[in-house]
Amino acid sequence: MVGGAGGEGEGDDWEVGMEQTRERIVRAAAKLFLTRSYHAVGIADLCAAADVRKGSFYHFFPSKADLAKAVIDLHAAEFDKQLTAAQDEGLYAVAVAVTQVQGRFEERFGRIVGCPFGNLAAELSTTDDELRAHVADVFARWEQRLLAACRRYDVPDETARMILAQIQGLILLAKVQQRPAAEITAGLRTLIAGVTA
Amino acid sequence: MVGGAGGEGEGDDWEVGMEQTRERIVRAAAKLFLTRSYHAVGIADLCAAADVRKGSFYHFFPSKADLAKAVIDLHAAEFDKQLTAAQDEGLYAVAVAVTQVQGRFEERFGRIVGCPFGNLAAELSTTDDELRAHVADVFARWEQRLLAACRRYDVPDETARMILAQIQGLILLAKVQQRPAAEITAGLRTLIAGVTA
DNA sequence: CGGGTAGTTGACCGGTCAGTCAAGGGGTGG
DNA sequence: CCACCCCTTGACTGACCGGTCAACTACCCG
Repeated sequence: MVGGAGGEGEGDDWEVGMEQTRERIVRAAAKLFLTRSYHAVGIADLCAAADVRKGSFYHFFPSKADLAKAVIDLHAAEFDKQLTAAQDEGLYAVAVAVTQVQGRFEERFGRIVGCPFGNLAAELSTTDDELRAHVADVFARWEQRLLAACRRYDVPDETARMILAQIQGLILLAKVQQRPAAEITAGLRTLIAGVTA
Repeated sequence: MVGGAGGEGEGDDWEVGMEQTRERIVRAAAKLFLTRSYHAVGIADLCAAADVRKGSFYHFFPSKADLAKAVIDLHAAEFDKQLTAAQDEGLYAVAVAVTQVQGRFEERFGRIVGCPFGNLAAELSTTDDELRAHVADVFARWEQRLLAACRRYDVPDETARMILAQIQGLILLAKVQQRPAAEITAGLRTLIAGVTA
């Protein structure tokens, strides 16, 4: 078993520390993919940031694309946690979760760096079908949860997709136009309010 | 017929023909950036697709990034034309224009390839600030037109941004989940209908 | 103790990347 | 006729790309 069994108080700080190599790589990649982009980060950069040698990297990941999948899974797990934590906020739970995640990114990086899924989707879904499918899966599960919430609160099914699209669109606009995360929250709340009215 | 206006016989079919070299390069780039991505297309690919030698390319464009700007301008001009052509559709004009453009992409490429602006924005706005600003400008002008329409039809100002975000989000989702362009149209119309109700 | 295995290392690979350059063609104006 | 300039050409550069490999270490297990 890797890592000291039950020890390791799940590093909440999201910063590179003394964790196991594989995790250090994934976290460094998560950071670099966000602040730059998939293609703009080389394996060498990754290794330097994670303080790992190249051969070691390829011990854990058969390819750069597989690392991307691991990064997606990391973000998906984090987002899922946030969404569950905000469950009792009703339809606004998703707004709270997005605010939480994007707010933290803004704090860490000083600007909006985009949605971890949307970024990779936009850049890679035309060139790497496996990766595309992987992201599509995350979105599908996300939409499912939203759909369940819609039904619980007596809102049309199509609203789920509408909210998901709004989230992606707002984050993208905030990124390219360099707006604060608060604007994403506001815009999203406006939409949800309008739809539940 | 996309090309339309203009004195000289420009290739109406959006395919590479006998146009001037510079235009051939930009059109080839527009196509390749859409079907792959910015980083996934090399100058060599570009030149092959446009039947131009590398030295010639650098006669017209100081760098790859400058080519990207030209590509953005090409798409912006085309979209502007579509938007103007659909002016009398009221708030739905933007839905018509997006449908027109995305429908043509779907026809040409057999799938949703994303928004020309959104794609480049997502991939490059963290690494190339000039390019980021260029795309931001396109979005800003686009939002302005939407805002004017909102006021004309007595709809809250914030709706402009909401629609723009919805467009970007719907296109991104359609791309990653491989849905037909018709779904983008439908989703967009749903939002507009809800907002004008 | 001996052997297997998980992890690590740095040198190395061919290919591709964006970008450069000196040379030359071809039309136009003097 | 020549000179000028826009455009074209293809060979070239050095850096960097993702990925490979054989050798080595450290630790667990029998």
